[in-house]
Amino acid sequence: MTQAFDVLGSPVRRRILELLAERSRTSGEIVEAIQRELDISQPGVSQHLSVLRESGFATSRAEGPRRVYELGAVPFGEVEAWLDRFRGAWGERLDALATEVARGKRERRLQRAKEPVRRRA
Amino acid sequence: MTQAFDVLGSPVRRRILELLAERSRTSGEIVEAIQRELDISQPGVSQHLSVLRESGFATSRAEGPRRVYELGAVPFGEVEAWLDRFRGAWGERLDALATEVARGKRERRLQRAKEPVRRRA
DNA sequence: GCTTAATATAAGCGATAACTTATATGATGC
DNA sequence: GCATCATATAAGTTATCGCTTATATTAAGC
Repeated sequence: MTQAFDVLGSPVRRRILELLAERSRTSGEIVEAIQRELDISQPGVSQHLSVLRESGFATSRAEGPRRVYELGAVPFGEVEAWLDRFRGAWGERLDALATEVARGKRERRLQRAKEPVRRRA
Repeated sequence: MTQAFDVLGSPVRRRILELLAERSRTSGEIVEAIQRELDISQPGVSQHLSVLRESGFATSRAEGPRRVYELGAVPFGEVEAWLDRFRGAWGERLDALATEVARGKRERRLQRAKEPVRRRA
């Protein structure tokens, strides 16, 4: 569990996860995007991918000479589990407006399902 | 938001947040606990508290000569919001067993309230 | 089997974060 | 106002992390 947050501590890795949340991608596609956005070399990106693989945030399979990456669920579950104790704490002693904002957004997203293009944050 | 994950990247800070999730504590109480568990000096702990304050994960008020710390909700909400996009991704392309474990646990906790002792996994 | 393409690993280096010790600040009690 | 307790800040050092360049690995196509 400790691991999971260490992995999410890097903005580059978070960005890669965002890309993978949209769809699976090859190493090359990820390298291209990260290089464009954050100007990091191919080996630099590859090292981050390695961290994501080893921590379970991403899995990879060979497809010809390329490697296709996709999201792994387990560590996200661990993060959720850790956050659980704070959800309790909010209810007890905070009005937790920020939480409700976040949860409201989640609920809403489930309800729409098909909407026009999503802008990046 | 980037900030929030940087803050959670430290195991010491995560431990402090766990302590604060149980109840509000004075700086001294936190120092004592962290010193015992992780062998870190008073200034070391104080610096972590400073990070938690500045990021909004904790707030502090003076109470006589001591400072009482308690949890702040906002950054947790930001973390939730970021995680939202991955909840969607799980539904789309993963069976997400780990997620369901985590969510199931949360739901179940709300429903039981009084049950025999639960064994740890 | 050699070349090329796609990706990963190795080695080294610089920045940053997380400690330490020493000291300042600020409230309390006499 | 001075001593004391509780906490924070300052300054300096070390370890870790995230990058870079260089090179190894693996698959495909000819």
